[in-house]
Amino acid sequence: MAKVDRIRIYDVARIAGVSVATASKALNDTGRMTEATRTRVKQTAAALGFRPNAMARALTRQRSFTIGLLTNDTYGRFTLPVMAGINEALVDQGVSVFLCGIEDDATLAKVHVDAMLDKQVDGIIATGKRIDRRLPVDLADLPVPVVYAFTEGPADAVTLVSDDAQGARAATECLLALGRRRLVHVTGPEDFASVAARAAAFRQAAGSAAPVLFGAWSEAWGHEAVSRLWSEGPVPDAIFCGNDQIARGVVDALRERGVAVPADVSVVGFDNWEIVSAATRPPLTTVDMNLKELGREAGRLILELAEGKPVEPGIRTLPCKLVVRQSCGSKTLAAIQGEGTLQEV
Amino acid sequence: MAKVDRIRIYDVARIAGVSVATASKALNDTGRMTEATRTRVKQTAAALGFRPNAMARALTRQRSFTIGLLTNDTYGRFTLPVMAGINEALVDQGVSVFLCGIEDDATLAKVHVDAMLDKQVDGIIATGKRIDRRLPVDLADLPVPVVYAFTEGPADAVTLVSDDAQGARAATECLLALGRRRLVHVTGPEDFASVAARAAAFRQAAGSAAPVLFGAWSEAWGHEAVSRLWSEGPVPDAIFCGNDQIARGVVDALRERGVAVPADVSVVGFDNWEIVSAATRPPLTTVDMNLKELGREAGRLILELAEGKPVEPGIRTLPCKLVVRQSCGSKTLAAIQGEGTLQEV
DNA sequence: CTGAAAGCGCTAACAA
DNA sequence: TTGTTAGCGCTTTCAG
Repeated sequence: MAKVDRIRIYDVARIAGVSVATASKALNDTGRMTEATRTRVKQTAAALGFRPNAMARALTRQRSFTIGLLTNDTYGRFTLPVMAGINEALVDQGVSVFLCGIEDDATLAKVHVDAMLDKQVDGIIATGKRIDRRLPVDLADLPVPVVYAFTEGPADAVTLVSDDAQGARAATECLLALGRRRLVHVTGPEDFASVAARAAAFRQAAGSAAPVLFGAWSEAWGHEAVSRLWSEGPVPDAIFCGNDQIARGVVDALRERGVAVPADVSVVGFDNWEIVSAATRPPLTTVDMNLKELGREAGRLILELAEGKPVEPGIRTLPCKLVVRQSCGSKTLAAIQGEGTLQEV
Repeated sequence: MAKVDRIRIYDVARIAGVSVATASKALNDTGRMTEATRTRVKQTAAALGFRPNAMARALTRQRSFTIGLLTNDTYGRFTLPVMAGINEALVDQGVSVFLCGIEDDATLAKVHVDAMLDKQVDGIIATGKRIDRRLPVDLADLPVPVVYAFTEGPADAVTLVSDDAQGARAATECLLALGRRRLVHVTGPEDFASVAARAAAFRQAAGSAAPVLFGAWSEAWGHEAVSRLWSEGPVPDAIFCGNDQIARGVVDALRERGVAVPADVSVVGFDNWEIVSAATRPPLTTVDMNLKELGREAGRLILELAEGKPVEPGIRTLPCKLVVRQSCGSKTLAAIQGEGTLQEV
C-alpha cells in the first residue's frame, strides 16, 4: 500500500510550466490554446501518471459519473446480465455503478437510495425480477433521473421490458414449423403479467383451443404438469414452457416416462438461464430475453438523461431471440433460425 | 424529477441562527457547544431534510465512504452472497459498494480499478470463484487497502477463505455417522486447490483407501462417475460430491439406474447453491460455505483498514456448515446436526 | 462556546 | 493564448 501522495493537477501545471487553469483546460480539451501547450500538458500529465480526483471534479461539475443500480433480485439471475450490459455501456464513459440489493425491504431500500443520493449519483436504474411489480420504494420524485428495467415504474417513466409476446410467438412458431400440431403451454402463476402476455401470444399462434397450464416457476411443476397431461387427454407433441426450470422438469419427467425428447415431443423453455438450459438433457431450446442488451440500453438511456438530453418517456420493448439447442428437434434448424431470431415486433 | 435544490449546510446554519462551522460541528457531534445549540441545529437539519453532500465531505475528510468490489465470477454464484454480506456489514456505516465484473480481462480490470481509485474508494475487496487463482490485475501497490475474499492474493495480504477441509470432514463424518462404510468422493478437476483440500480431508476421515474420482464441475460428470462406479467395482453406499451440480448428476443417474437415494446410497453435495440443491429429488444435503458471513467479515475488515486500524495480514479461514436435507438419509438427523454444524477447526 | 477563514482538488468565468 | 479569481459544499484549525 504505497502511500505515495497522488499527484494533483497543481503538480502537472507546475511541471508543465502553466497555470492550473490552463492545465485543466488542456486536459479536458476545452478552452483555447496552442496545440503545443496542450500536448505538453498532456504529456507531463501522462508522464506523471496524473489521474484527476473524481470527487473534486464532481463537486464543480455537478456530475459524479456514478449511477446506482437498485434490485430486489436476490439470485442475480436477471440482475447480473443486466448489470453486465449496463457496465458495458458505461465503462468507457468512466461511469461506475453502485449496486445494492434490497430484499423487498422498504426501509432498507430507502436507506440505500438516500446513500446513493448523498453520493450524488447521476441517475438510478431500478431493476427487479417481475415486470409487473414495483420495488418497495418510491423513486418518482427523486432529484435524479430514473430508468426502470424489468420492473414496473410510474406511467410517465422510462421503462425497459423484453417482449414477452414476441418471444412466446417465436417459440410457438418454431414448434409449428417443426410440424408439431398438438401444442401445450406449461407456465407460471397466472397473476404474472409476463405469464399472461406469453400465454396470449401462444394461443394466438397455436390456436385458441391450445391448452395452457398455469402453475409455479419450478421443476416440480414441470413434473406435475407432465403427469397431468399424460393421464388426462390426448398427449401433446410439443410443450412450450414458461421458464427453463419448468422445462427441465418437463424434460426429466418425459424421460422418466419413456417419452423421447425431441423425437416424440418437442420442448422449448424461456429465459435461457444457462445453468439450467445447458444442463438439461437434451439441452434446451429456449427464449433468451437479451437481458444484457436491455442493460446496455438502460445504461445509454440513463446517461442521456443525466446529460440532460430529452428522452421520450414510456415503455420500450426489446425483442427476445430464440436460442435453438436440441430439445425442440432440429430437422429444420435453418428454417427456424431464419424465423425465430431477433424478430422485430 | 423535482429539481428542487438540495439544501446545504449553509441553509441549516442560517435558519438555526448559527454559523456554518457550528452547524457542521453540531451535526457531526464534534467540537464543543451547549447542548441546546446542538439539538437546535440537529432539529432544523432534520426539519429541512438536510442530507450532507457526500462528495464535498469526502473531499475534506479524505474518505469517500465508498468501496469497490472486483469480481470475475460471471454467474454471481459466489459473488452475490458475498456481496450481500458486505452490504450488510457496511450499509449502516453509510458505505456504498461499486460492483464491477471483469471477465478475466486484464485491460478491463485495470480500467475498472483506475475508475475506482479516481473515485477515491476507501478500499477494494477482490473476489473470485477460485481460491487459488488471482484476478488478472495486480492490486498489490494500490494506495488503498485491499481484502481478498475467495481469490488468491499476495502472501502478505488479508485473505478470507472458507474452510474446505472442515467442510469436507463434516460431510464425510455425517455419512459415517449414518452407518455408511463404502464412501466415494466425486469431485472437480484435480488442479483446483479446494478440490485437493476437500479430497485430503475426505480421505483422512473415510480412510486412505476411499476412492476419489476427479472430473469436471458438471452434472454430466456426476452421471458419468455413477456409470463408472456401477460398472467397475464394489458399489459405494455413500457419495460425497465436490459441488451441487455433480451431486445432482449423481442423484439423477442413480434414480435412472433404480438405485434409491438415500435408502441405498447417501449423497452429499457442496456449495448449497439453492437453485440446484433444492431442486434435486430428493433435495440435497450439502455443505454451505457461509459466503454471506465471509462477505460480512470482508466488509468489517476493509472498514477497519480504511480507518487505519491495524489488521493482521494472513489467511483467515471461515467454517462451513452442513445443511441437512434428504439426500443423505435422516435417521440420525439429530446426531448429525450436532456434529456437522459450524465446527471450528 | 461560537464564528471567520482557510482549504480539499478541480472547473469556469472573466481579465489580461 | 494564458492566468487570476471565484467558487462547488463541507470540515477544521484558530481566533474571538
